[in-house]
Amino acid sequence: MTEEIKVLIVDDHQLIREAWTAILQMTNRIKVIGTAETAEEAYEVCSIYRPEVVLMDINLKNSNGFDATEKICNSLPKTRVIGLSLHDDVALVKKFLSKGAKGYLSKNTSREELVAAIDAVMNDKIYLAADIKEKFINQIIDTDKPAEKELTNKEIEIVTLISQGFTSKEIAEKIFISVRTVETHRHNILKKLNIPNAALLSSWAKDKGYI
Amino acid sequence: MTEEIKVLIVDDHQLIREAWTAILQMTNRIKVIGTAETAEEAYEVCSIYRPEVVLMDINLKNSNGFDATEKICNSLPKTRVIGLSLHDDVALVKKFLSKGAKGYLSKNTSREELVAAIDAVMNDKIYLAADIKEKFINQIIDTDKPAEKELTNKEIEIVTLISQGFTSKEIAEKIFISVRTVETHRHNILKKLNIPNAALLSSWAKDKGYI
DNA sequence: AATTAATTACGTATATTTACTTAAAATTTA
DNA sequence: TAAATTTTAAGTAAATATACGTAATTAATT
Repeated sequence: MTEEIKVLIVDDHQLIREAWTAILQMTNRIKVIGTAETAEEAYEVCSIYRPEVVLMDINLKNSNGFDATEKICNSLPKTRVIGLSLHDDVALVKKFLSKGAKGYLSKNTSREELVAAIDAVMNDKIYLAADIKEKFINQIIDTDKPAEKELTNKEIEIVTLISQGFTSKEIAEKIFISVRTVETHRHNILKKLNIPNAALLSSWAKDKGYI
Repeated sequence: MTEEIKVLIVDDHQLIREAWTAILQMTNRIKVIGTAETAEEAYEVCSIYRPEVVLMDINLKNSNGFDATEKICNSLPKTRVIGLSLHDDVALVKKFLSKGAKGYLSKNTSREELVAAIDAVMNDKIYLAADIKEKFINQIIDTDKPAEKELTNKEIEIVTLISQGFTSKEIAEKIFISVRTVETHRHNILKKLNIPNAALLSSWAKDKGYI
């Protein structure tokens, strides 16, 4: 009989935290040692209780799962973080993995798959949900469509402000740069993502968890 | 000892369905008789198994929780539907209740509150989550700010298309009305909601579950 | 039958966004 | 240090969105 696997659950919704705890506790080998709702809290709990696996949602209060993942993986490399989100998007997954995550699950996965993912990362394997894997492969096959380009930090900052309804002029005043610069960023962002206008950009940013 | 309360869970994410089932099964008085992921499936299960309580998420595949709630409440008035969503927004709650729902919970509620809500609606009471109740009261007190106006069906249709990145011209062609009419709707929508532009409108629509 | 609300549409004017190019300064990476 | 990337900014044009006012037609409600 092996030791229990210590798991930390990070999500900003109480009901979700309780629910995931409940389904993980159904497996005896797994012990949920705690939950966290912010990035800071997640890091603190990790440094004290050293969970072996962290289930990390993308949307956190005042923060996001990427930054939390990065900090935990850098400081505590033994910790395996599994990203979890409603959005089964290839770019999101890549970002999670680039921050040091060892797995990714969409909320379309089953309890069995959740447990399988935890077992896999415990054996130092990378685990991706079946539907995500398929999307990855499709993107590789689709050589016509180039891989989605990453936005720079400034671009993300501007996307966030656009989605909040600020005009280019307002953004310029807000972050102390020229309106022309904001316009340039706007244009580059739309071109990079192949998105026609700010309205769709806004939806896109919501999906990606940028805001 | 009373009968078990029969509950149906409606959500489009498998992990969420399993998780909620798990936390409800912890209470012996409650029996999860099934789950559904679409509006049609929810209605079918209701008409066959007649659950006493339905937990209904707002976002469903190809549909939404409002329409599902309306259909169930109209056809099977004994069924108590409890709305559940990530967005703790007063307008959303009102819409759910107007469709016949008997309760509303945000995902910030605890397991205890979930059970309390089920017990309440079983006693023919309306149950609103504590944080929602507070928002309701605040809105009543805030007589300065007029209550948020409801959008008409056409307006909602157009908001959805705007959020999908279509221009007024494209929308006009798509739904066979004049560009000027689309522009009028656009203007009325922004005025009604006191929103400055399409980018923020798009974020707003996402939050409200219109898309 | 009468009233109200929703949908349709145009006029006129201004503001903002989008498209595309060029390019210097600052920063990061190799 | 050199090379590449990011951030900064401007020019010029065309397309789209926003602000208001007005108003006829249709649908829903009393």
